[in-house]
Amino acid sequence: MVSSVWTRERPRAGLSQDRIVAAAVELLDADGLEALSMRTLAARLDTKATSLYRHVANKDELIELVVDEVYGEMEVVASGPWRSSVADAARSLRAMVLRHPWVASVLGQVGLAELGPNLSDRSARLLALFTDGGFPGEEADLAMKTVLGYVVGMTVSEAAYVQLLARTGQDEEELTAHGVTSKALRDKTFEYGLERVLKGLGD
Amino acid sequence: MVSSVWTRERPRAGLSQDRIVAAAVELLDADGLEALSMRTLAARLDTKATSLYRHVANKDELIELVVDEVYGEMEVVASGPWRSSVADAARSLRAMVLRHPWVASVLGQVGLAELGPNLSDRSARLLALFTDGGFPGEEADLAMKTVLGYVVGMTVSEAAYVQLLARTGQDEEELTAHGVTSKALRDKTFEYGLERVLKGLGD
DNA sequence: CGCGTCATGCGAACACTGTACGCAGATCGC
DNA sequence: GCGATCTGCGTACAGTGTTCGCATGACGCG
Repeated sequence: MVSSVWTRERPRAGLSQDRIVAAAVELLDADGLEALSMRTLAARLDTKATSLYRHVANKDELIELVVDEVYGEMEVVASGPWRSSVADAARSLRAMVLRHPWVASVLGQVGLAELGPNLSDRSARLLALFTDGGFPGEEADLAMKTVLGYVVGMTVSEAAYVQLLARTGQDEEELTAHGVTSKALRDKTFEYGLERVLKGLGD
Repeated sequence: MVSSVWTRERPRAGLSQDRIVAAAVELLDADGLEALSMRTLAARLDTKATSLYRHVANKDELIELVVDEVYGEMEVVASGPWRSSVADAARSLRAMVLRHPWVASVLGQVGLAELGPNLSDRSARLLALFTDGGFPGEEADLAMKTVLGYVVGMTVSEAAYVQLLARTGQDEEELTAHGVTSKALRDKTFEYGLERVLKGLGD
């Protein structure tokens, strides 16, 4: 059969790891972690589940890829004094997790243990912020881990809460009225802690 | 049939939520999160899976119960200045998570959102440490969340790493030789960050 | 003591999961 | 043009959480 532009219809164009990972992120953002099955993911790419295994070893590897993919959204740039650069990076990481709350659910499983290219790149750049800021060799690493720890911990709790919102279908206003933390308060809480942590790291 | 001590054999003695939760913790500690299925858990209690549903609504509810159960191992006591009491509580929380690394895998799902009795008790006591330490009303809450955030984040990463160790079957020495962090270094890292965070919270 | 009510255990079944295997067809290098 | 390699997929299997209905035992009350 002649392979015209029309026979190879639009959204197929051949499976690839990139396309699979991108579709997985979409699905996770839309429906959460438990909605991600190899079959539903395949359907979205209109294929069958077993085809995915040509490009991805198994579901666990897929999840690692997906996590590293969203780590790519974390921005860490040197601009001005180390404190403000680090604070911006911290805010960017938090924003990423809140955009993709399912990340919180898998962080404990993948953790920062196996590092994909995006994560290791961001770690290196963050580390550089500290060394450039005057932290002596080994201490830069400790300082970096301290703020990463703070941001991850704080944000995991937030994301779990956001997912709870989504699951129960309530919107935030409603729960806020019942005394649960609001977005504005969570922002303030995060900023408070961040400021203190950074202050503690300064000599 | 006469119900002698021998006919109702030892480890049965009737199912109960407590017994189920205790067995689940054992199983999780021994074989990790993915080894926990309703059927394997039932087998350990020698029963069948469906019997568990008389005492537990869901697997999800079971997990909430199990998480709150281990939160009970966290010790928070007031002794001396707030800094050292808070530091001890932080160390206790970390030790608990490292004893039960699977907690890290589910923290993102349950989070600190739905709080069981143990968790809410520990939170209250921790908060009291700050208010007694002189933190004005609202700030005590912010400070508490800051150190909780730090401990959770740092520890989740550690636990993920510990689970990686267990999964790959390697012992720590071997990996350490390849440049991965050792237990001693992780202890030091945690203490460094904890100290800085507490310092940042002091005025 | 006896009878009814209720709690508990469980067998069977359902919809769904991740994944191994082997076959077909397309694609690409020579 | 031909052979090898790559890609998609149908089928199948073991395992999952959970529901439903039945049976059997314990317990309260007359």
